[in-house]
Amino acid sequence: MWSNHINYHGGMRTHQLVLRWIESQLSDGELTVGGRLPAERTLAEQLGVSRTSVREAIRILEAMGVVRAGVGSGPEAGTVVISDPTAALGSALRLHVATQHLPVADIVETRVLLESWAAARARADAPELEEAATLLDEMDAVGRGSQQADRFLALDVRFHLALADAAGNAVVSAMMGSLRESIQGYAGKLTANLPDWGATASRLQAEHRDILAAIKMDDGARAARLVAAHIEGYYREAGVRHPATD
Amino acid sequence: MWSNHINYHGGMRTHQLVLRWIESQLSDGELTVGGRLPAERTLAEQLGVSRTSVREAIRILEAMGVVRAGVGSGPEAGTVVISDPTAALGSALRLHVATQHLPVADIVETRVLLESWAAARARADAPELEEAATLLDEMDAVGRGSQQADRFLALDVRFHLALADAAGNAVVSAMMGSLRESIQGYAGKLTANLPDWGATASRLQAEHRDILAAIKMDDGARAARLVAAHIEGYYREAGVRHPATD
DNA sequence: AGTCACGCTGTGGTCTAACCACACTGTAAG
DNA sequence: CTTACAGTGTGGTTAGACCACAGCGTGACT
Repeated sequence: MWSNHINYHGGMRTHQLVLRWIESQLSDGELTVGGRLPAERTLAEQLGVSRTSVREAIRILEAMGVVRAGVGSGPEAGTVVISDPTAALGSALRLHVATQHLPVADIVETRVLLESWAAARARADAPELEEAATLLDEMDAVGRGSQQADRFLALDVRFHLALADAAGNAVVSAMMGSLRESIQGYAGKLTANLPDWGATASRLQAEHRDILAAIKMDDGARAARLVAAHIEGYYREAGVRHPATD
Repeated sequence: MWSNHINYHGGMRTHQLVLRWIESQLSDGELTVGGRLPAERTLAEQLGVSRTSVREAIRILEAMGVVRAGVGSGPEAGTVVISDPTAALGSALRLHVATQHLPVADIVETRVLLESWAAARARADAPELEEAATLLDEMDAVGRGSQQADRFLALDVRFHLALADAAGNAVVSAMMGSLRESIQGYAGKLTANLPDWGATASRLQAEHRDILAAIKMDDGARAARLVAAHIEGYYREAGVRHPATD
């Protein structure tokens, strides 16, 4: 006797069937960024599965940064295809850091690796560098009190991401962003270890300007060196602990 | 009047509440790799949410490579905590490649970057190098017919992963694996473009041995150069399109 | 006493049907 | 012409039911 269910997916779970269908629609270009998935109830009927299974698939895609679900009606509503690889990689890394199977030190090391490469690779005339310069000015405008550290760090993230974008590799940019996101809470807490946040912030700013200048002068090797020293210096000063010592 | 629901999550969707709870359990060490989550029904009751919401959260964690769900009873059953960052990053990258917002050329470039670094960083006495050597012997044993290309490539993946592991950075290893996984189907199809698979395979093997020898002689710089040439050479021969030409 | 069969139990997997909040849309009242 | 409001379609959530699966215990039979 076969399965008493009408639908048999060959051992594949139902939501995976939905996932595969959506992924094929993406590959075939039937679904593109900005496009909208059929409504959950419609899709369920089309594929002959329950709405529950459709929803599980959509949840996964949402976690992967591939779709965004919005209630109501209008342009913001429905399940629309986006492309936010950073979100996906970021939460994945964060979760695995939580399981303590991805040491923070390894993340920092990888960040240095990717970011040095990006600095060396960035084109001197990349438009992202203008944005980076603007961000530096904004960071100067932020107060130097430890209360403003979070605000400074938020701008700092955007500055470093702008540099990564200037290298023109979407994968490296996404990975950079995700690394940064995965240890964001960690980095925030580190400021408490600093003896004088104001002094550190000023030093970081000076280094930022050196890095930007090196890139604009097309001295990629120097930019890479400076970036590596910049990142490693910060974590050393703030005292990264290896998780094994907890 | 507030919400007529008893439970109010502050705008947070219910499954995110569950996710946050599980993540905090992981961070606090209450849940560790190998441990098991409470049964779905139990967890639902404990957190005061429906089983559906619990399941949506678990689906996400499963997609992230943080848990594995198994039916039945016994040691293989239940939802157990694992740690497979590669799976998460891999499917995320694959999906975004499907949306055509992550050019394959960028993935290859990133792979070269990470893999050169790993080759330069690998310790000459790393135990993973022994496994790598064994894999090379197995690859020699594989026939050179184009039918065996998939088998050869499967071993090739493991060889490159072994090299990455020898560098001792879990994040880089995971990213490497995920990059390779995300374009696995792509790489397989590329073999059809090659004029003579047997000749290419033999050349790849020669390069593999050169790389391994360089690492064992602690000549990291040379190993990095060889790895970069090895990867770029293969994709050039098989004909990857540069994204800028699209 | 030993062995085998079978039902019990607890697990995740799936489905149905209902209700909610939300945001736009059209229409009717002013 | 403007405004108020019911209608409609979206995702969000829940309760309850049933399924297949795998191990475990108990009973019957040898």
